[in-house]
Amino acid sequence: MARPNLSVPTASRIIAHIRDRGLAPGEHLPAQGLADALRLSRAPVSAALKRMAEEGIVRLEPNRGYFLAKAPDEIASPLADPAAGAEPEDEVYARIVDDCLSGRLPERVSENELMRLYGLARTRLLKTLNRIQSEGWADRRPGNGWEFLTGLRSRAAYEDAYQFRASVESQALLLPSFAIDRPAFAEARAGQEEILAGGFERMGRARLFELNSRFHEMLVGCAGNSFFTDALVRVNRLRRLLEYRATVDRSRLPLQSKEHLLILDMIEAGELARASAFLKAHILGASAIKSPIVAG
Amino acid sequence: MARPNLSVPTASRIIAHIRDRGLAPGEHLPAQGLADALRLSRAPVSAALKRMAEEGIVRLEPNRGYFLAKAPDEIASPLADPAAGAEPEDEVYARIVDDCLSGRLPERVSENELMRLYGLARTRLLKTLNRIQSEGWADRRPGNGWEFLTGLRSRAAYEDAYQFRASVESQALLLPSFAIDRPAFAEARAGQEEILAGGFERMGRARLFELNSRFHEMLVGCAGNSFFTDALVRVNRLRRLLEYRATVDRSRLPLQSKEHLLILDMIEAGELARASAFLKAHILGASAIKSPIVAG
DNA sequence: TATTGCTTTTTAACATTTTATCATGCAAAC
DNA sequence: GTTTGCATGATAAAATGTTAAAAAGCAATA
Repeated sequence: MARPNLSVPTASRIIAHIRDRGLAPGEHLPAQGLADALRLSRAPVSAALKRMAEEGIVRLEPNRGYFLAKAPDEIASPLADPAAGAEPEDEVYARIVDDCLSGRLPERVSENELMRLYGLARTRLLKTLNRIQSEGWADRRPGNGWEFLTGLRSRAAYEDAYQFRASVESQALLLPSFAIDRPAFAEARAGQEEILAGGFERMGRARLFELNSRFHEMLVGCAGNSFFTDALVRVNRLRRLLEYRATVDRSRLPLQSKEHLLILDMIEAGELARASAFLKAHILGASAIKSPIVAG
Repeated sequence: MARPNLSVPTASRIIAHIRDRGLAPGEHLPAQGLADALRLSRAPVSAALKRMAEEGIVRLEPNRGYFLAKAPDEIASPLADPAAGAEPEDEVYARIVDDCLSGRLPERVSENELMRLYGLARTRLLKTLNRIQSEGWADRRPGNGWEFLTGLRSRAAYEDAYQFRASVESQALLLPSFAIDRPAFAEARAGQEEILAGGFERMGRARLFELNSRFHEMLVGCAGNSFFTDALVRVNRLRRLLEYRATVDRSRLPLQSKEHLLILDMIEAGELARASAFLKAHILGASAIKSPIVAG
C-alpha cells in the first residue's frame, strides 16, 4: 500500500561497503557518510543500521551513533546476502513464466483472469507483465488479453539462443577494444577452479549457473562494448529460466570448467583468434548436448 | 480516461487486408470474417467500417452489411497509412529522449517533477519511463528519482552500436539456417532502386532511415533466428533516435544503396562468405563517416 | 442459415486517493 | 564543528474508482 522498504537491501549494501573498505570492529559508521556512499538519504540508512543492531552486527551508542561490532568476515546474517531484499515481484515473475513454459497457462488470458489466478493487484500484475513482455514471453493483443508465446519454449529457440551466444561472444573477443581485466580474470578463474575442486557435485544449480554465466559475461565485458554485454545478459536471462527446468548433467561440468580455464589461458597468451574460435565451438558443443525439458 | 480506440488502426489493417487479398469493388466485407482475420471482436471492426464508410471507401447497405466501394489501389485516405493510429505514447517518449539527448533534462529528476514537466498522469509517465529504462536511457535510483544516462549520447556509444551491428549482421549471413527470402529480396531491391533513382534527394529522412534499416533487418531475418533479429531491431531503435539529430549527407546515399544491391547480388550468387565480409566493412565504413550531433 | 443490428457484460486505461517511506531541515548532544 | 535525533514536508507504490471501449450474447432480417 506504500513504497517498498529499502532497509533490507540497504543493510546488505552497507555490509558490502564495510567489507570493501575492510573496516575493523569498533569503527564509527556515520549515517551521512554511508548515505552519501550509497546515494541515499539518512532515513533508509538509519533504518538499516537499526536492523543490523538487532542482529548484533553493529552497536548503538545513544547520541553517538552506530559502531561496527563484528569483524567483516564474521558477519553471518540473512542481511549479508546480496540477494536479500530482492523484489518479491521476481517470485511472481518466475511463477508466471514457469506456468507458461509448462503449458499450464492458456495461450490467451485476460488481465482480470491473471489477477485472479495469481492473486495480484492490477498495478503489480501489470508491472510483471511488462517485464515479461519486454523479454519476449508474452504479447498484449489488440483488444483484450495477453498471448503467451509458445515459440520460446521450443527446442529450435533453444538452439537459436546458443547460436546467438556463440556469435556474440566469439566476436566480442575480436573487437579492437578488447582488453584483459586482470582482477575479473582472477575472480573467474577462482570460480572455475572451485567448480573443478568438487563444486560440480556439491553446488546448487543456481550457483553453478551463476558462476558459469558470470564467466561468459565477464569475458564479453572485457570488450568494453555495452551492446555486446547487454545482448548477452538478455539471452542469459531467458536461458536461466529454460535451464532451471532441465536436468543438469553434472559429469560434464569439469570438462566445461577446464575449457573455460583454457580460454582464459589462450587470451592471456595473446592468442585471441584461437580463443575466439575455441569459445565458439565450446558454446555450440554445449548446445548440442543439453536437452531442456520443455513442454510440447 | 478509458481504453484507447482501435477503430483507426483497425481501419488501416482492414485496408491492408483488402489489398493483400486483392478484393474487387462490390465485394461483401463480413464483419465477423474480418474480426476473425484480425483477431478482434466485431465491435472495433464495425466502428472501423463505419469510419471507412464516411470516407467513401466502403458502402453500407442496411441489414446487409458493408461492401467495398473502391478498387484497393484507389484508396487514398489517411486511414490507409499503416502509421495511422500509432500510439501517442510514442510522442512523449520521443520528447523525453530528445530532451535527455540535448541535455535539457537534469541528470536526476523525481517522478513528480517529470509529471509536471510533461503534463502526464503518473500511470502514463511510468509506462513511458519503463520503456525508456528498458532501452537503456534512464535508470531508477534507489530511494527517489530517475537518473538519465549520459553514456548513450557519447560518440563512443555510437561507434559501439555500429560495431555491434556489423558483428550481428555479418554473422547472421553465415548461420547454417540462412535462406534467401525471394519476395523480401525483391521488395528490398525495389526500395534501394527507388533511392538510387532520385529518392536520395527527394525522400524524407524518416523514409530513408526506414528503407535502409528495413533492408538490414530483412537480411538478418533471412537467418530465421529471432535472437539476431531482435538484437538488431533493438539497436536500430536507439540508432533512429540518435540519427534524427544528425545531418544526413545525402551525397553518400547512392553509393550506400549500390552497396546494398551488391550485397543482395553476392548472396544470390551463393557467395555468402564474401557478402558477410563486405557487409561488415559496409557498416563499419558508415560508422566512420557519420557524425551525430550530440550535446556534450 | 448466415449475417447484421442491438443489448449486456466484461475489460482495461486513466485519474484519484491513501499511506508508508524517503528526503530534508534544525535543535540538541557529544 | 560534527553528528545524532527528531519533526516536517515531499515522494512514490499500491488500492480504489470511474468510464470508454471491446467482447459476447441474442433477436431480427435478408
